[in-house]
Amino acid sequence: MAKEKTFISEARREQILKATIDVLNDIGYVKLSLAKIAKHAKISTGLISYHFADKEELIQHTLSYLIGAQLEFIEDRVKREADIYQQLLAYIKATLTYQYEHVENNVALIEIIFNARTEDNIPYYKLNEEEEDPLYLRLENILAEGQRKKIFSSDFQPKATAILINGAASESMLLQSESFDLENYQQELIKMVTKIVK
Amino acid sequence: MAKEKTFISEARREQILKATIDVLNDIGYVKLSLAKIAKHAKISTGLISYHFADKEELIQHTLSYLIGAQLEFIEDRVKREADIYQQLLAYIKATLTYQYEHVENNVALIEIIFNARTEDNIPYYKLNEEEEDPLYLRLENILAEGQRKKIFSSDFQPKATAILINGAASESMLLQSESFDLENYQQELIKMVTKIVK
DNA sequence: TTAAAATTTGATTAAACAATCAAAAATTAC
DNA sequence: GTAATTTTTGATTGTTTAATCAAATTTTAA
Repeated sequence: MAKEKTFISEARREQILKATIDVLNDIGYVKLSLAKIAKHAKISTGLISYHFADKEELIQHTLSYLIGAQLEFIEDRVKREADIYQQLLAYIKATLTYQYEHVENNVALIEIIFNARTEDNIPYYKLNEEEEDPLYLRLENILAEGQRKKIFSSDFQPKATAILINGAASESMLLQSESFDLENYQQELIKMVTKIVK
Repeated sequence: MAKEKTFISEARREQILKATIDVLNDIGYVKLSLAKIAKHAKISTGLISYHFADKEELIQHTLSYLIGAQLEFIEDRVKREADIYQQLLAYIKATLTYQYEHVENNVALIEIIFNARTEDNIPYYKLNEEEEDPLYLRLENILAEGQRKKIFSSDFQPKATAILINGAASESMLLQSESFDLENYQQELIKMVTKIVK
């Protein structure tokens, strides 16, 4: 059923998608409208409707793009490491670094996750993805493998620790200000996680 | 400048506020409207405008109420404990328990924090309250006092640890499903935090 | 009991919205 | 070069929105 898309169509779709991310950063999901996106992209409103079935589909594609970009960034850095403990550190560092280096992507991601809803009217933040979320699974696997190889202590549950690490990372993204020292927090977080897993 | 409010006025305002929380749970902030709140409360739309200057003020009051209720719940349970380590455990347990026992309040809180914006168009989730947020301060003080009294190790930063604990607690609230075992997570979280602070 | 004040209604207003569509413009294919 | 196809515009449609307001109702006070 996958429609063939022309080169122009793909380029336009990406342009609209990027404009959506920008507008989400500027005014947030609540005030987001096709008219505002069109104005930002300097195109007509009808053109968005031509390339995306509806607003829902546009948001859906933007969400997929944002999740994919974050996953790729983190996965790239984790797989460079052979040692399992280094993989854990790479995961933590990459998560924090991505949030810091791609603030616009992160803000857009938050705006969509906490606002957009599925067809059944369930908000994405309530959607219990923990079982499927590739990022969660990746972290859980690192922790479990570390235990299997006796590199990590057996005195923690990979799932609970994965929740803690991801929570501690997400929380810090909400605290970005001048007074917040990311470098220091990263060191401290690694110290704390090491106490848990070693 | 504090206007005297009559008994009727106070009761009506509370009714509207509670209806707002219900409607936020049902349809979320994005689709929230005065008409929907009025319908849910079985009153006319004009009555909401009579008791609240505008939608902004209604949301603002609902937010204050929700923050206050959570703070009171947690503070009540923490201050029952004399021992500082028990206070830390009480803080963690109370945070998780509140999220579980008052799901509607929590959902409404999330909906507002991640959607409503200040007059300067800054979303509340970006508002760096960490320095003022009474809950953050309470936790930080428990951790710092434990260090001062040599009950806790001196090998952690109260601020970083407070972020981790609050993050780990918030994250779990997003994962409430049948498969999520709150009791088990609470035990594990306490075990992990104990490794960090002891 | 009655008049003033407070409360409530529901219709109305003007603005913003997503989506549609006919017509124009640009691109592609032959 | 021209016809068919794809892309783009901008006006239009029918909703929904927050807020206002005159009129009706209820409560308060004396």
